[in-house]
Amino acid sequence: MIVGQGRSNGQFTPCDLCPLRQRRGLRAFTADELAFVKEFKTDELRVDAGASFLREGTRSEYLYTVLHGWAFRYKMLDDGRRQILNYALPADMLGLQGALMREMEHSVEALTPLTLCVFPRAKLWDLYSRFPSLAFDITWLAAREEQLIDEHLLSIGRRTSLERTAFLLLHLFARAEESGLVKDNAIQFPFTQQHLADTLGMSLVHTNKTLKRLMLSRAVRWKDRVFEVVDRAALAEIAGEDVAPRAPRPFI
Amino acid sequence: MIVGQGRSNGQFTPCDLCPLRQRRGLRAFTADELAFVKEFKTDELRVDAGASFLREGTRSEYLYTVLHGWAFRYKMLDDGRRQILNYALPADMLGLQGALMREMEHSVEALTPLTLCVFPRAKLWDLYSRFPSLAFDITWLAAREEQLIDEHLLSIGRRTSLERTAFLLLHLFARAEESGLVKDNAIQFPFTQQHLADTLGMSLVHTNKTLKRLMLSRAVRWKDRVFEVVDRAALAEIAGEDVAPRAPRPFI
DNA sequence: CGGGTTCTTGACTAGTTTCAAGCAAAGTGG
DNA sequence: CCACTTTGCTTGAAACTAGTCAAGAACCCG
Repeated sequence: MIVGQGRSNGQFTPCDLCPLRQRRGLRAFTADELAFVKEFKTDELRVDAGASFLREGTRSEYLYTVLHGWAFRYKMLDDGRRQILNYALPADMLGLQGALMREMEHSVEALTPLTLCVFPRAKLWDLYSRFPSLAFDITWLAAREEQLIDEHLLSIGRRTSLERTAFLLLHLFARAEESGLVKDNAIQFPFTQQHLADTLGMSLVHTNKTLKRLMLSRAVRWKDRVFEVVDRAALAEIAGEDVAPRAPRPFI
Repeated sequence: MIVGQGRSNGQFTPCDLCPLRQRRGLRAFTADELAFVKEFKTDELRVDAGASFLREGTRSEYLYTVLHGWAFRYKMLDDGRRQILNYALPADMLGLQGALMREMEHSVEALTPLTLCVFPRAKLWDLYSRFPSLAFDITWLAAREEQLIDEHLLSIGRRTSLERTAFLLLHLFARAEESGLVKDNAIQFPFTQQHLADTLGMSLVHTNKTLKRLMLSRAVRWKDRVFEVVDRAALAEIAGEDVAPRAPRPFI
């Protein structure tokens, strides 16, 4: 099966051996739920970094859960201006909007090589009628996505460029931490400064200068794609607030 | 029953006589669904303009649907900077996040005198297990809310102040139109310029000047609280794109 | 070892906020 | 019924923030 720019994975990770299940902070499935999800997942997809596998204006036949890698949701204006809306990490769901509404109103691009679990939208109704608990989880995930964008909107609308930059880095770091990607307060960051600029709603040059200013504070280091939080309290101070740890979350 | 700053309504509109049901563009209920929703709605609430009936940091025991009036969702920073996230009109649902997650991460304020249908979160599980179709609708509403914020984020992050202002006015006008509040391309607009500024992520002064510039184009008029779209094509031209008409939507 | 992408920097320009002040309309209370 | 207060709107000037342009350095990949 070929979907978008991705290709079906040689491997297929069975849901009962799902590596994400090991993670703390994820709600456990009952045996029935697990059996259903195993059948709900019809494929596994690999997408190259840089490829958009969901596109604004199209309707997707599939829902995805990130199994491995980073992706980002974005929208573009006609003249090429791009706004990155949010990032997706392992256990995050993508494409729900496209499954529910007429068509996608944003696109999604792989930031790193991506592995996705593929669920056909045709079976979504089955899920809702047979597993209200899973339906609840999906709604939960949609509500959480909304929360993240709300926070982002507050940042872009009302925080200064320095606060905003500090907050974004802290936010991304905290989410990476949840995903177990952080070791010794450091992490391999897949972003270019252009990604950050398009997320922060600032120009590339100004992002670069703001980042430099932030580095001067010695709260963080970012060199050669490795990002390190040296002094989290100081970073939170600059951002204006820390990112609260999250309660356990569902995933499908 | 007293909730927040509101008070229980003397009247209680029964769901089978719901005035919103008359509106085109809303999905019809089956008899079973209607019977359930009638029982799901336990109260009707009136809130004064200016009162926040849902607050960041609290957990709400209720879900609401707007029956009459305007409200807005917002977040604030410690020092008082405010970002308005989105507006709610009749048939929009509020408080879902608070019902699903630990606590609200935004507040909601009545922009005009508001009438709300009140649903206890305790019965939400009932809805999910007995009426998958309604569960689906709730997820749909959550996904649509996300879409609106995505668009808003694109605006604030990447549109110029003039485009952004034009787009917001067009967006609000289009939604008011869907709600049947527009007559002769004109409508009673409940916003102050401060509301618009806090929505657009701009200062009050700059909002005022941008608005003035927009009026100069003669595409819109806004005087004494009455907003009128004189030349929609011209307004859409300034905004960069028109707001597409929406497909029929569910509501509860 | 090229050639492309990403990062960095300075100089200049445009956009936005802040400050300050005045005005108009609406609401309040003696 | 009329001062008086409050709220919202408007405007100009000055200060600051952010964007654009341009060019060179650093890095990465085949």
